[in-house]
This record gives sequence, structure tokens and C-alpha cells, in this order.
Amino acid sequence: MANIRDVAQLAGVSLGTVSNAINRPELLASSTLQRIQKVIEELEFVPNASARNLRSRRNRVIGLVLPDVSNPFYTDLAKGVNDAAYASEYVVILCNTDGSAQKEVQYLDVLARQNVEGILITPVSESNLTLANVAERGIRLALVDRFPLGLQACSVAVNDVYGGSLALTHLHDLGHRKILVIMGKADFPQVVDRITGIKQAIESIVDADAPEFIKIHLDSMSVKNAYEVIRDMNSPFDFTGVICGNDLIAIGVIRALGEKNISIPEDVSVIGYDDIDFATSATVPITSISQPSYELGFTAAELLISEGESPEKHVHQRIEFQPKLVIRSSTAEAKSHRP
Amino acid sequence: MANIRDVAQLAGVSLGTVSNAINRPELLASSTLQRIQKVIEELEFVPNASARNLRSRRNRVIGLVLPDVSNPFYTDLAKGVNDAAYASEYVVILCNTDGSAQKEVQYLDVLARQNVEGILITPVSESNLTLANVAERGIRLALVDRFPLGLQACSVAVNDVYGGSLALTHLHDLGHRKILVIMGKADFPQVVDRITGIKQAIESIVDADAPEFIKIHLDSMSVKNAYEVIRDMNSPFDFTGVICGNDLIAIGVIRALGEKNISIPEDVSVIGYDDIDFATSATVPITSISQPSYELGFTAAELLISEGESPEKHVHQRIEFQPKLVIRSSTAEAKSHRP
DNA sequence: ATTGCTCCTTGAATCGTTTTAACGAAGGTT
DNA sequence: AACCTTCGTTAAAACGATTCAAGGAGCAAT
Repeated sequence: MANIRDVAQLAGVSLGTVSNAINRPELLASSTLQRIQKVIEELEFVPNASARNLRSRRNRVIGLVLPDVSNPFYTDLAKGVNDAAYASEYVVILCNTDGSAQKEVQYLDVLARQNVEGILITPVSESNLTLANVAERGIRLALVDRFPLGLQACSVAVNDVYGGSLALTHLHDLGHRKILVIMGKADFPQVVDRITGIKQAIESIVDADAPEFIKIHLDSMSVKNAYEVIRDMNSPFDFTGVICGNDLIAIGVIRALGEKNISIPEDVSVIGYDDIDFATSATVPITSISQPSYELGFTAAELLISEGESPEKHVHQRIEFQPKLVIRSSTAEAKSHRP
Repeated sequence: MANIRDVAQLAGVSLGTVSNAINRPELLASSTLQRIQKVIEELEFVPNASARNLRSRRNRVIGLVLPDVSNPFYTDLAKGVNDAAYASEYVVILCNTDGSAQKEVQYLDVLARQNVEGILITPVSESNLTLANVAERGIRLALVDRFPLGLQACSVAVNDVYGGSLALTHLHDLGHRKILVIMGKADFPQVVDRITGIKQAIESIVDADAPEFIKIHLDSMSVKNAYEVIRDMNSPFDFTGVICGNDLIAIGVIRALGEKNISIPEDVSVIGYDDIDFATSATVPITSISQPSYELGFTAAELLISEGESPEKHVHQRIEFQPKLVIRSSTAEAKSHRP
């Protein structure tokens, strides 16, 4: 493998000049530049990333830490990140924490060891200790799908409080008064916000008939977990509406209810969250709260990268997207409301 | 940030000894080792990956190049890779080619520039030129879901020929004689194999009533693409069975047929491929050919990593998994066969 | 007392870049 | 003719680790 020294020799210039040809071509006389470029091509010279990084402290690598890549919402988000990174010739190291705080800490350490330039993360809990630690090591941070609490960092998120209220309002409008809320872990930031939104929406209903709701917190926001929990419920199912933490949960719920011969949306309305592609093609097409997952990732990556390109004039931003209600077939008017 | 020199000074040993403490602790007197470890802890010393890699030519990074991370099959595969990597303290750079050969080439170059130790790839075409190029640069390769043709590399794949024949045989057993095969690009290796399998199965049917089939090749193996193509078909739909290149296509096909008031499986049987999680919860639960996606990724990553750990005693392996038919509700006996 | 072994430890070279101060040549001003 | 500037290029010093030949200490055998 050729190195920069070989190129210099063959082009009859010094080693520093070759480096300039690569990194600041505007400094060179165009004749010299051309000559060097020709040699580079000829030798198929590829600069050694480690050497470069060692000296310049930039390696064009960013880390992406997510709770669950199996969830299409995060897959799409990751795709957004990848595309933004690719456009700026960055590369992404993907880390999947499975929603475990411990794995998150470990991955952050691994990324720090790899000297990544920045980390994009959807943290699993509200605690910022490890994140602060990472920032101290001089690694840039950007939060995705979550706002920073007392942390110097950019963030791109969706208004989950509003999303929660959208879901509840929709069900309430349809006449549902007894609602089951089935979410992920109680300390998961998105979960906290969505429940807040649900509560706020309930409070804002001046009617005497404000709905009541019961919460279930799952360990993992997966189809399987949701399915099992609903299947194993031994009390009679007397809710008419279900608000799910995401579409995977909705799929699990729908399946379990189906097995109990409860039909959707005739007997029970189910509303999901995220509006993943599969929501359209599920057993019952799922009404869902849509989030711009791809844009979320893309924007966050852009922010993080631009911070690196010109740290001096960078100001941390906080970008908020608004979720939207997408109505499909899994929700309908409550029986009590029908003629 | 502390460096190895600081540690050496504080521990009162030479710099080389600290390096040994980290990389070959068995060489040190245990008293020295302990002393150094204490200092490392105290200083929160983290070895600089670039410096380390520059000298030792190992950076514990591998690349994973896939055609479509939105497809749960590849997501699961990626998860397998990640988990195997994580276990060996490796890190994965994920690259999504969108099935484009051009993007594949570009990503391979990016990975080479990053000095990754090895690359796991599901190549988009049969051509090995770029791969051979990569191998020449001294980067280890392992093929996933594809066997190497004249390439020195490990490979882990599923017998797609058998998978294709499984699908056809199932439909034939159910009495289907007019079959639509709807796949991805014609030069996509998996597509080639599956069609071969279908043809072989047909040939092996001695019956006079061997089924006939027509092929469609989609540009992208996505729900959307499949849906649009079927929707826009202007000839009458006179097939009784459909074999799809993957479950996403099956979902698209089912949706489009639904809109044409063709019911599944009463009028038409549809069989998917991959057996992704969502196959169970689709509008009609999809009969599919199951592949061990997670294991595929996990095994391939293990092979690639083990090759790096001991290159001298490594022999390239070729591991083959067998697909399985999973019967759900999207296939049934052909009308002509029913009483 | 010398030699030979073993076991740890050291010092210096090295990996392949980037960076920066300094330098020479060419051209323009006084 | 002497002096500035500007432009392009160079030489050498980092960056922070790994690696390896060589050195030293301690001990046993001659």
C-alpha cells in the first residue's frame, strides 16, 4: 500500500505538499496540484485514516445509540442519520442498547475509545450522568427524540406531550370513556411525556364525562411482550379504547384481543404510535400518531456534523417536530355512542 | 485527557511497560501490573484508538454493507452482527446501499479509507471486481447470504435454491398450476437462486400437470413497489398462486389484490420469503419461507472476527443454513382442487 | 568468581499523517 | 539597488500508541 511519502517522492515534491494537495488544494500552484493528483491516482493512494486522525483529531466517524433497531421507527431514523452522514462523507457506528441503561453506558465507553467525533443518542433514561461524562471527554453530543436537560447539546425531538394528547382526544371524540394505556418502561422519557399529554388532555375536558384510564408499563415495547401481557390478563377486558406506546405494541394488542374474540374496531378501538410502514398493512390497519422518523435522524445528524465543521460559530439548537394523527381502521366510534 | 506517558510517569515505569500492562499483562510482574492498573483507573486513562491502530494495524472496527436496512430481514441480520461484534469488543459501521451497485462501490471505498479490519457484505450483484479490489487492500471479507465465486472469503448463506423449490412445491401441492413469481432485480444473486429452485422443482414434477409460471422483476423489493406494479397490471389477474421475493413484496401484493376484490387465500394464494416478524400480523398472516436471519449475521461476524484474531490458523469456511416453510393463512388449496 | 538462565523492564524506533514556522523566488515599489 | 510582499513549497516536530532488541537483576550451577 502506497503512503504519502511514496506519492511525494514520485511527484518530486515534499511530503507536506502532498498533504496540502489533499486537504487544502487551494494553497497549491495548479500545475503542482495536477501532478500530485495524477500520482495519487496512479498509485491508488488512500490516506491512512488512523494516522490522519491521530494528528488532526478528526476521523469522520459518529456513533448512533438507539434502544431498538428492530423497531422500524428507529430503523428509519437510523437511515436518516446514515444518509446525512453519507452526504458529508461521515460514517456511522450503530449501537443497539435493547433499552438497557447498562448497555448504553458500555456502548458510550466503546464509542469514546473509538474516538468518534460525535454521538447521536436516544437515551433510555432521564439521567444525564454518563452523557455529561462523554461530553467532558470532548465528544460532541446530539440528542434524538428527546430534549436535553441541563446538557450542552443540540437536540431534535417530537412533541410527545402533544402526541399523547392527540391520541386521547381522538378516542374521546369517538366516545370512549374507559381507556387502557399500554406503554414501555415508566422512566423512558417518551413514555413520561406521552402520559403527561394524555393527562393534560383529560384535564382540559370540561365535560363531566372525562374518560378514565389505567396504565400498564411493559418491560419492552415489542409485539411479543404486548401480546403476552394482554393474553394473560385475567380480569375481563372492559375497556373500549387502547392507547399504545408504539405500533408494535398495537400489533401485539390487536392479536391478543383477536384471540379473545374481541373485534377491532367494533368492540375496542386501538391507537398506535410512530406510524411505521407496517401500520398500514397490519391485520387491522392501525390508527397511529405519526412522527417524522427519517427527518428526525437526518436533521440531528446534520446538526452534529455541522457543529464539527465549524465549532466556533455553532450554537446549540433545539428543534421540535409536531406529531400528527393518522386515522385508519383500528379506531371507531364507541358502541355507546352509536345509534 | 491522560495519555500512556502520563500513566507511565505516575506509575514510575517506562512507557513500554504500560503498553504491556494493557496488551500483554502476562508479561508483567503482578506487583507492577497492579500498580499500573491503579494509575490507569485513577487517571481514567483510555488508550487512543487511532494511535493504537496506526501502529498495530488493528482497530476493532468492521463494516457491514447491506442492500436495505428497512427490511426487517436485514435488520435482524444486522442485529446478529452487532451482537457478535459486541461480544468481541468490536464495533460495526453500517452501510446501506439501497440495492445500488454504485453506492456499494462507494461504501466499500469509504470503509477502506476508514481502515476497517474486515467487511461483511451481501453484495448486490454477482460481479466480484470491487470485492477482489478490497481484498487486495488487505481487508478481510465475509459474505453474508451469498456464496463467494472465486473469492477467498468466508461465507454464510441460506440455500436459496432449496427455498425456491419449497415455495413452488407448496403451491403445487395445493393444486396451483398458474403461478406468478414476483422478485427483485434479475441480477440479484438471491433472486437468481430462488428462480433456479422454482424451475428445478417444476422439472422434478413428473406429472403432466406441472405448473407454469410468469416472472416479474421489481426494481426494489419493497411494499410500495410491489403494490404499484400489481395495482397497475392491466391484463386480468388469472394466476391462482403468487411466489414473492420477500415478505414486503407479499404485503404489497396482498394489498393490491385486496383492492381488486381478489380475496386471499380463497381466490389467490400468496407466499412470501424471509418470514419477518410482521408476516404473522399482516392483513392476512403470510405463509413464508423462513430464514435464520439473526444467526446468519451472528455467525458471519464470528467468522470474520475469528479470522482476525488468528489469521495463521484460519481456514475459510462456507456455512449453509436450510430454509423452512412456515404455513400461515395466505395460502390454501386452489379452487379447482376443492370439492 | 564466573557463567548461564530466567524473568522483567527499558529505550528507541516506528506507524503515516497534519501542522506550522521558515524559506526562497518572483515581482513590485521606492 | 535595496527592500517589501506575496505565493508556493519545505523541513521538522508533533500526534499517542506498539514493538522488539537489548539491558539488568536475581538466582542456580559450575
